[in-house]
Amino acid sequence: MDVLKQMQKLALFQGVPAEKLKALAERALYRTYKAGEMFIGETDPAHAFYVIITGQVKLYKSSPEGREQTLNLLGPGDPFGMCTAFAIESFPANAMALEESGILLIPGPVMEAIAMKEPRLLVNIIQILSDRLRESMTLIESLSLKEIPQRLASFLIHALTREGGQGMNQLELTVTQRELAKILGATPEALSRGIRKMSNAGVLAVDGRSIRILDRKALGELAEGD
Amino acid sequence: MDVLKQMQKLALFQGVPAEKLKALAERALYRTYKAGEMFIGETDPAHAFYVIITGQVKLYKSSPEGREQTLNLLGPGDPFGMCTAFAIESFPANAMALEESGILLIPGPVMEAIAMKEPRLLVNIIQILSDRLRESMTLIESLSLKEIPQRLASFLIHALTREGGQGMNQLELTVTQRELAKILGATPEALSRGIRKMSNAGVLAVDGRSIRILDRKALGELAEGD
DNA sequence: CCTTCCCGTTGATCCAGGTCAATGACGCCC
DNA sequence: GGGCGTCATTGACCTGGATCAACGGGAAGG
Repeated sequence: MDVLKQMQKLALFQGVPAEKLKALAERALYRTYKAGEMFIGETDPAHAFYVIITGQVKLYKSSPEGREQTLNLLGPGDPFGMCTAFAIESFPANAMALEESGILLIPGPVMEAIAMKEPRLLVNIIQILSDRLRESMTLIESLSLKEIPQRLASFLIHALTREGGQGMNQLELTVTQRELAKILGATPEALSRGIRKMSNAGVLAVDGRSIRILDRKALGELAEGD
Repeated sequence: MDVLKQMQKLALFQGVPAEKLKALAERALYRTYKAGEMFIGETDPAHAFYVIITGQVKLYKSSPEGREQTLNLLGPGDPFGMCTAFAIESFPANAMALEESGILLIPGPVMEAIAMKEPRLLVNIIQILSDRLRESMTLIESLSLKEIPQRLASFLIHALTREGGQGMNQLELTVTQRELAKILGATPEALSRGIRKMSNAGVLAVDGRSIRILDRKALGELAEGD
């Protein structure tokens, strides 16, 4: 496990000189988490910077009655815990590994000390935070202004464009439909019905985790909430 | 209107040497917007950094049917448009002045050039973004997991602690109930009914824009969603 | 091979809250 | 002072989706 090699590949560290990375790598800790394992509760201090190397992690909030809302689905290369490293005292959500995952832990103060001398790293962080903020706004919009089929449609559009550019019309989910429901802010039942409605309308066809888009235009119109 | 004086007071510019601020101030533009005036649509490029000097601004999303969700309510000293200055192409929301407002505009490239040489400014931005991200997460949690009275309760708790610390049990809204409804992700009717329910329960008393908390403990329990 | 989960699906029921419509109370401008 | 637009409120109604319960199927583990 060559930590340094891994770090060099990440968008987070693009443009950061190798010796700075080395300083970080020396003080970083690599750990693996089993599927279903939680790293941080909402109240833990957790002054560290986490970077996912392998696997999949979700950030989520849960209600006292046990309902859950996924805030973010993170994969290899995605960092989190930026907030706590620089600013906020306690982590604002829960984090759970969805599969066996390898995570790099960089102590907050270490990260901060090095970043202060390396503006490029700070800018990278700003870009990532901006992106997250934009995603959050999209989620808020979905939850507040869209119904479930529309949310699914815009989720799919995003996933498609992120994955395979334009021509793509096939998609393999990285999570179960249950988890997808939590991302969309719905129950599994409601999602299932939404899917059914859309496949009846000839927009898409779902088989387990694989989704085929049959009518991309209709999907786009749904996503815009028309 | 001494722009430089104003800038020195802002959290955004704390710790930034005066000569850098001066360089920014020289290339900044001060403009006023009338109540109800929109600055940026979701699709405009708007590569600028905005800082509110006076007045009140909301960031929001709207649906084709005309429903609106307020993402952020911003007041004097609050910056926005961070995303576009560094990262994202188009602004991810709409912005509208709720009252007559004076805004400082710093062109994106200017801001970027100076920030690159001034890590402290970058760190300030990171802190503000982290904070916004945390607020967004709270809003997502509210929309997805809480009902309206609970949302109102947690909004009030936040507002109270932000305003007057602990002892405070009186609160003057800066916006109409209509606008508050858009912040909470509800209709004015639903909010009105929520308020009524809570005042029947003896938790608070509302008169126009002024709210008096009668049972802080009950309010806290509501906010936690118990 | 049989059991045991968990996942997706479907049906029945219920309710929070959105929508529509009407009313009264202010504040504003002519 | 009298119209007028906006705001808050209330009632009646409707619906999206949550909840509860039941069932089939595939994967994992005995």
